Amino acid sequence: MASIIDVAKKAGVGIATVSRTINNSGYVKKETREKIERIIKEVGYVPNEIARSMTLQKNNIVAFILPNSTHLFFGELLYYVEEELYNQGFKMMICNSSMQTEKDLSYIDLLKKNRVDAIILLTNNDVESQLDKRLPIVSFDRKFDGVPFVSSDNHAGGVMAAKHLIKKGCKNIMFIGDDAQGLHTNVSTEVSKRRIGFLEELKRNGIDKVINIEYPLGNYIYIPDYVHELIQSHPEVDGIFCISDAVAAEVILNLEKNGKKIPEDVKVIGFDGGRSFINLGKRITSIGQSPKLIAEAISEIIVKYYLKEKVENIIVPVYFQNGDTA
Amino acid sequence: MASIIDVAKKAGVGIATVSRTINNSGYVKKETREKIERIIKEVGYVPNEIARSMTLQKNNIVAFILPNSTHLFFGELLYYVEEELYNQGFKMMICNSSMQTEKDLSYIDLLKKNRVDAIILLTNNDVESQLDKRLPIVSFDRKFDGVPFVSSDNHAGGVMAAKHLIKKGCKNIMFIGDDAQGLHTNVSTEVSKRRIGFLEELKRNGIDKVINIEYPLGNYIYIPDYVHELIQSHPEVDGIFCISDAVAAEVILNLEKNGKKIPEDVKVIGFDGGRSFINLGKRITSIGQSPKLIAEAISEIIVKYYLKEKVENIIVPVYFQNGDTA
DNA sequence: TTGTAAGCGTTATCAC
DNA sequence: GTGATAACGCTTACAA
Repeated sequence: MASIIDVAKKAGVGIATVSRTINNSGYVKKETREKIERIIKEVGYVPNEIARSMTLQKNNIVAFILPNSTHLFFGELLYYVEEELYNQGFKMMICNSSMQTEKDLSYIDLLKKNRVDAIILLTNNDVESQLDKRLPIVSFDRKFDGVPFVSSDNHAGGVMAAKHLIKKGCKNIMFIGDDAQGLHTNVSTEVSKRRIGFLEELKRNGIDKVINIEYPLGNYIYIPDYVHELIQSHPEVDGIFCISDAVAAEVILNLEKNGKKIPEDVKVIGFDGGRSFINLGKRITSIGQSPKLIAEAISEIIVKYYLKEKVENIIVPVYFQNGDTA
Repeated sequence: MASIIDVAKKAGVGIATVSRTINNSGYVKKETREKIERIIKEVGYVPNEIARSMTLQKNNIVAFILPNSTHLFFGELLYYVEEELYNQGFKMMICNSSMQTEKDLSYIDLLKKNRVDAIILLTNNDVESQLDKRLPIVSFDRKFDGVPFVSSDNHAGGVMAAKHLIKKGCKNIMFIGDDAQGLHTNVSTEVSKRRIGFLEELKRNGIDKVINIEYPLGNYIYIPDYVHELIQSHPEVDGIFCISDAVAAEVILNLEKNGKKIPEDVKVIGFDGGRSFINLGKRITSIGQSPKLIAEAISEIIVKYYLKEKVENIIVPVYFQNGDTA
């Protein structure tokens, strides 16, 4: 493939002049420029970005480590982040960690070798101790010491959910979440603030007794059997806040199978919102996160890293999304 | 950041020896190796992959250009392709073209500059004329002259759908697809074979008159109003094959709104299959594509490119997925 | 076994 | 305005 040297030779100029022409930097006489541009077309020259990265010591690549692009919300997030970064002149590498700690770590290692300009980290694994804090990392929904993070306003979301259930007259309330990490790690994600905000708001309204079901994060989708049994053992419950729409969907199916009418008998609120277009049934009432706003926030931090400016955490607002289940 | 030279100096050896140690190539005396490895740890040296790409003229990056990772099937495909490529030692760059021809092209251009080792192209845009056929491209669900492609066995899928509707006793059959490209381009995707296989099998069974509704590809999700009207103007229809589950979902909602019972009055089959976990209603009966098999096929072609072996098209089998709508 | 040096394709600094 | 040339960090003949 033609290089800058070939172009220079053919045009009878030095490589520096060609470089200036390509990059629109420094002075180049008009005729020289035109000649060079003609030759570039002629030989089909395409600048080598790798060589450029080499000299400039940056490659304009950002990597996104996430558990699974199959998860609908993550897929959306991925889309918006890529779009935003593209507009800022970055390319994006995607790294599916499949929720395995070793894969998280081996990716971080790989990305170090590749000298990516920034890493977006979305993980529930216990990687804190092995994280090189000098790396330009931005974390989503998770706080690491010394690493800036972006997250939705989970606390406010929990409050919203509580307010809605109270307004609807619910008396026996339950929380269900798959963010308990106690079994094999001691990480605590920002996501747990959904529960905290929820419980606080209930308490403010005199509701102290809430049935709190938490279980360890699995694949983000399916609920372990014993949790289903726990739900059934509380027929008095008339309002449930679930930590995600995926969990809410499972819970609703369980309740309906056991003869409950949703939302008449039990109101159920989820978290995530947005659309899921292959949906023939009820729309889940939910606290919505905005993947677009989140993407903008992440991108903002990355640009600041790039410009060597000071970076700060960003909390993105959530919204109440009306549906058919509460 | 420490470079190979720093390590060499500190270890009192030449850089070639360090390089040999890192890459496990050539002879290095055991003690020398051990010393070098110690120093590497000491100074926190991480090989620079960019420099390596420079020398080796390959960077082990594969790019995936696709319309939208938000689309559930694409999100799944993305996941499996990434996983497969990771196992083969490749990193993956993701490029959302948002269905814009210019973005497709500007990405291809970008990837040329970045000297990626292969490009996976998933597009419905008319880019044929501007495609550099010397590039290592593998196309999904789309035939370009001189470019190897992977696709599901769409024709067999169409046949399966026809067989099922016939078995269920349908007499007045309709096809609905959003793959008509006539309006602004003249591309024809592999996807149109779903319709062809479907119609052929019906004809073999004496069913000649099929109501064929095709409309231009939009965002893969929503159906234009006039198509909804067309559907309503055929109340005699009792069996419908839709080109995707997304389309099927819209069609089913339309029919139910107009008082039809699914599947009692009308049987509806979609295409894509797999799971969509936030689904509280009926499961769509569908012809399933296997994102995992597709990913393996794509990866197989890429590895062949890499080894400079001859590449060939690969057709992946589909399967019938029972659901509640047919 | 090991070290020297060429080469990969750029950009940027300095003379001219 | 322009052209040598050093530098970026690595791999790999080739020599020793």
